[in-house]
Amino acid sequence: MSAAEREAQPPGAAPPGAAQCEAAPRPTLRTVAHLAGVHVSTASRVLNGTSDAGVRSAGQEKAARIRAIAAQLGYTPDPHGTGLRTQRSHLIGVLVPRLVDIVLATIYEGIEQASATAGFSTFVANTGDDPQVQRARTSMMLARRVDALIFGDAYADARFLDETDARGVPFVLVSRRAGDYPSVTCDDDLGGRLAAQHLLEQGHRDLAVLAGEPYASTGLDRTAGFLAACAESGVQVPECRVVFCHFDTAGGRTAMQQVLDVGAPPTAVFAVNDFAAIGAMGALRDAGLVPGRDVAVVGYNDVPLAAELPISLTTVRSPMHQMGVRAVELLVRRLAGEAVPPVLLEPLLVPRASTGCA
Amino acid sequence: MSAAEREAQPPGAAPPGAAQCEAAPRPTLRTVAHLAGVHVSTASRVLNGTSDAGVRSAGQEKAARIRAIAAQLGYTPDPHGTGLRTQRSHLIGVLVPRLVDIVLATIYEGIEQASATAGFSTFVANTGDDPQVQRARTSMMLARRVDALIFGDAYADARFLDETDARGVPFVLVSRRAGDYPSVTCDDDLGGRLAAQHLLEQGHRDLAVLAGEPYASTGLDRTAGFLAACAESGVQVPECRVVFCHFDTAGGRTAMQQVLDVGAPPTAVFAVNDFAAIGAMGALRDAGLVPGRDVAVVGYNDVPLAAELPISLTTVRSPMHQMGVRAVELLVRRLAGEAVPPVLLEPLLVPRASTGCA
DNA sequence: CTGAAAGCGCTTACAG
DNA sequence: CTGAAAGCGCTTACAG
Repeated sequence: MSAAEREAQPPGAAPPGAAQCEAAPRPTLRTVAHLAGVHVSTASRVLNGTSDAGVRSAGQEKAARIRAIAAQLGYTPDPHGTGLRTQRSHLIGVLVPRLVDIVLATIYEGIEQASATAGFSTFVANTGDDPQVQRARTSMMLARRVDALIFGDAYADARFLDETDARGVPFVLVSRRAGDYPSVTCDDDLGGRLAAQHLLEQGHRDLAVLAGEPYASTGLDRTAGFLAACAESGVQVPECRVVFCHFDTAGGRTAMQQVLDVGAPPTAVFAVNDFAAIGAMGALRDAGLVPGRDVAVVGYNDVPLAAELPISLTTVRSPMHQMGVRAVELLVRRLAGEAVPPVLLEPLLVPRASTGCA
Repeated sequence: MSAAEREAQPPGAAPPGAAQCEAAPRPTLRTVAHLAGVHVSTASRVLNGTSDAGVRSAGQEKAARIRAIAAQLGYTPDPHGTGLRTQRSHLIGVLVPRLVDIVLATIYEGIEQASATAGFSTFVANTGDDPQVQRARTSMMLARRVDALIFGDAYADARFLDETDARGVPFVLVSRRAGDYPSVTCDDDLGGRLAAQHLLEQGHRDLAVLAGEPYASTGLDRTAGFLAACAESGVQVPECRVVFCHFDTAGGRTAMQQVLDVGAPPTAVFAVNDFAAIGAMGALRDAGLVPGRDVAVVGYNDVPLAAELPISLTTVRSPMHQMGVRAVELLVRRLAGEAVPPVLLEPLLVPRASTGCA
């Protein structure tokens, strides 16, 4: 640094990289009250009161002064203080199988957005569908004193939910349903039926299902709807052609491989998840079969890239973002003491090249 | 319900659906101390003291009794109380462009895991790379009294980071670098070079780059590395063949379309992001071009589905999960007052069918 | 080693 | 409408 440059440096400037100046301590309510010349309790009432006219919590000008000072100082109430006093955290815990699953990530975006609107912050944790981790993360959330939970990773067997309910923790389910607990899901049975109808209409009789995880209502319901629609049309799907799989590309690949291993390939496959469908396409490709020409493939969810694949994917669209939004709505009502009904959202079949509808 | 069934119902049982019994109030430190027959401060010292032998904070048996009772009651300290007293929340705020981007979701998994190990919980928020939202979410995090922040959405122009730094908020960057702030990134310049070398080795001279967002160091560095390696081999990429794009399939599709619109198609395309590469493949497909045969395509990151696409995608693998883990390590050291160096992790080229390496 | 006290920041009956 | 006080659950000097 030259002498001239040093000259230019304001005296007392911190070395580069260090915080510029000792950051001013965050203002507290006491600071605001003091500056406004009122008691801290008055400041609290003003700042918390509805700014609607209605009942005023302080004199006009006094209230205005308090609000102005708070705004100018950038005062935000310390949630530790508030939480300690009110025993509420305005925190919602969200458990999902995996956020790397774009389906859950999209649902979570809906949750995040709706929560912010409702005045809540959200905590999210991946559980990998592992019951041990589900327990551990739930305990962690509770230790953080969340006001409520949203489970995106419910097991169809609702044992853990029963326990959690018994502990008096309010929660709702999203994406998957279980027991009689409040939930927001896609009408997966219907979705499965739509997939079946589409394939049946195209003359397919030789079908396979990549059914997803045996503990997830999504996969179970989609598979059940699919098989029911087939049966109603007099088409039987052999048991060895209905195989459980993980909800990702690797899972779909393995399951498809398994189907191909047991005999002649089916003419059509329904994968209960888009990524499993993509994995299935990979397995078909490796077996020398062209998806959409040799074997029709239907996925589920209509994730954004489904339309962009080299062979675009026919799939059943589910309102992922909306599910998240509605789940928060449901939770807010439940927290208000309301009894809430399960919500079922509508699926929509989107035909594309993988079933010959280029 | 029959009379017999009603009989079977234990008296005072709650109606089904309601919480089974008034949940016992959470035990506090006072409860534990009372039950152990010690003062609350003693209980605090025992429960917080390192369980290592070293310095004992209480008599052997007394300490054991306190711990036993705490465990039996399932006592967990109320973070509001602790936070109020210690002025630390053990909370880390994480800002990402979008969690639906599997790259960021994977990085976040690393962050979540490493944070838990380090005794922190994490708060994530999507900012959509919108400066307004970045500000708002950062303020929200600070209002929640996070101890520190991790930015996964840094702008190369570090203005907002400068402001945040000036406020004395500790943070590190992940995925993208900016200014001289501590960061954990992939060596993106090198990654771009690897992509170029691969294409050049295959004899390609007619190249295009889908360069990502102009404000993200990832896209900028990958593009710079790619172009530098080309120039060193005497290959010039015309300006109209280097086009910015969003980091998703739609972005890649649009950008590819733009390249195709200006003249004869290039023989090879480097997309700085796998999803953009997939979108590019969609655009090529629609233009009657077969990726990997007519036009080589290279992506970046090696997301799991890259290998499973009907035409598997050649791509530069980046250590996404590891980036998250290392970012937390860096942050912890920074919180301990250490001066931390930027971390650069190694990329790896993975050749596949989209560049004719089936 | 242990207890008693103070206080972190906030809200909410309780008086006036 | 406003102030004074109590207390949410915790940790940490301070004595002893």
